[in-house]
Amino acid sequence: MTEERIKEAINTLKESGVRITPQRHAILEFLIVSMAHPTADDIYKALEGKFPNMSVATVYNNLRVFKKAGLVKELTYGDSSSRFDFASSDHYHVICSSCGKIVDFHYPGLDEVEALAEHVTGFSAQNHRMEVYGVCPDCREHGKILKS
Amino acid sequence: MTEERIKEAINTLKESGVRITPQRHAILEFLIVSMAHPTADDIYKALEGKFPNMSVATVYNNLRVFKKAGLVKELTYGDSSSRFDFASSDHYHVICSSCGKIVDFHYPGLDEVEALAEHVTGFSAQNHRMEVYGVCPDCREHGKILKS
DNA sequence: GTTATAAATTATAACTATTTTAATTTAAGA
DNA sequence: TCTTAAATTAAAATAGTTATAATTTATAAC
Repeated sequence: MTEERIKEAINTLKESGVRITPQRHAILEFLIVSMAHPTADDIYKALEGKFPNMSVATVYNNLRVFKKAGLVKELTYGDSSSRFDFASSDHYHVICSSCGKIVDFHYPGLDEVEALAEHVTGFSAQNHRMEVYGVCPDCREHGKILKS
Repeated sequence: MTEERIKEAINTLKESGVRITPQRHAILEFLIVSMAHPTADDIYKALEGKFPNMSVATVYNNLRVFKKAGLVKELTYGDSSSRFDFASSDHYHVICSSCGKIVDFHYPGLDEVEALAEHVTGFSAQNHRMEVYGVCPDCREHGKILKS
């Protein structure tokens, strides 16, 4: 399954004239298998073993290329760093306000919100984002103090 | 109406032991009357006339104080700068992906999303955010090229 | 009105995340 | 194998935000 996703993603890149370098392949694979929505620095550090000379600029450059190709979504949730998510399917996120963990959350699309937004504001709606904040079971269990 | 809001906000601040300086008052007033969801730099520049010696650090410090007091919400939408919104009532935002304009959008709360998120993920939901992206009437009219 | 004092402001240095740059390497087409 | 434009690399630069030390000031107390 992972292999198929990588192949599809690589085809998408090739079709838009992007070369497939080992670094590019490794970053993409990391994002596909990752459930943790990593930051650029997470990715950079995770690949240090396999690519000791990889530059953090390479990571950022590739994330921008993947984002532009529609393969990856950048999550900007007020953390100090952006996080990145392989765009496998439409879903939302649930974020723990204590430990920061992010989990995927499939919910029937809120398309009617876009429709009403168009009606009320005169905008042509294209897409929306939504995320739920709360406390994960682990943090609740360990009685961790909320950030806020 | 604006005067009342300022008074209420100032009372909130006084109750939490925060002093009311002219700078603090001016930043608060700017946010209450602003419909534009300004950045810290927008605020800093807008008040340059009245407060030529105001420091950008003062703006940031005060925004943090207002945020902590619950008077202001920080909008982190992937722009390179945070934007700030006086938290007058619960609402969502519609953002133009061409020119960046943000408008308020009142929609019945999506509380059932939080309920389902709790059910599906085991989190204790606290709150959520949602924003709709699209093209504003002005940009549609002038045929502006989309950012993406 | 004066005094005391801790909060706030100020100017600027520092920090962090991300982007840019110039030199070098390399993917992939011919 | 050769060519060349894309990509990587290392490090500088940028922009947004925070921290710092010196100074100012809001406000409580008198």
